[in-house]
Amino acid sequence: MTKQRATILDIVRSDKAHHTAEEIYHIANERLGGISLATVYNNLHALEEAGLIRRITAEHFADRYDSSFVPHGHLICERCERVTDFNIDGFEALLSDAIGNSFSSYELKVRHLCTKCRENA
Amino acid sequence: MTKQRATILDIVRSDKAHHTAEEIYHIANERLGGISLATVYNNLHALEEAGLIRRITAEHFADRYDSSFVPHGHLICERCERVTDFNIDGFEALLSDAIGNSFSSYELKVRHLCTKCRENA
DNA sequence: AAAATAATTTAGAATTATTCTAAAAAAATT
DNA sequence: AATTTTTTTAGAATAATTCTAAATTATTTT
Repeated sequence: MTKQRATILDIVRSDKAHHTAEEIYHIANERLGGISLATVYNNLHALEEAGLIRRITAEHFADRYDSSFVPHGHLICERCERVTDFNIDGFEALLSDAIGNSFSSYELKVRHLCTKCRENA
Repeated sequence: MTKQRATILDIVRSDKAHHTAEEIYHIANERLGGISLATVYNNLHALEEAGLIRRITAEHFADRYDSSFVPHGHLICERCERVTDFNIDGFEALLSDAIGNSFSSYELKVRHLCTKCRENA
């Protein structure tokens, strides 16, 4: 675990904003006083492979990263693209009813207008 | 509505397999005896904008297209990447309970092993 | 702790998927 | 049928990501 890798993991862990690779690069670059973009990608992959972070992918939306493995959904603001986590009790039971127990994981994204954007609308 | 556009729409509509842009290009190319890849992208966008098709995006997965606007989830096979539709009764009610009624759309993808891949496992 | 081995980082080139450009062709309108 | 608008096309351009191979850093062995 190099300082680059530790920094990247920390950035993903410490921020609920779910950054893009590019944003993580900028933050890491500042914190470390220099890092290669390739290193950021390397480590995002390494950390993903190691099961320490997860990727968030959605339609027309740059991939972001999340460090929580507690099952949850993502709310995506249609205006500012801010991502927030949400809990959906009973979802897995519902899913089992629909397709049985043979699934291994799920991705759930919901589009909305976040509070900030609703106020400024 | 040109024959290129009609062909692309037909490919997306007539096939449950949810093709990628590249696959659609190959199929359209055969059917029409020549088409430009740029035209395929142009039309996938135009059709998406027009609300005639939807895009399916997931982690580590090339975008695919779907012509159904009946709300439903997508099952993605972890081995062969085959995509199948599924219904999940009561999901929207559950979602409303969790986050209220302010959402506009959702994407739901579930990873599993499809029947074929389970047999060949 | 020094030497040897393995893993990581880096800059920049390469790749992939997609978008842009500007001219040609086709379709729609007058 | 002529004019205007839209679409198609090939190829160039772009953006995001991955690859490469040398340099650096970390880890293991001695």
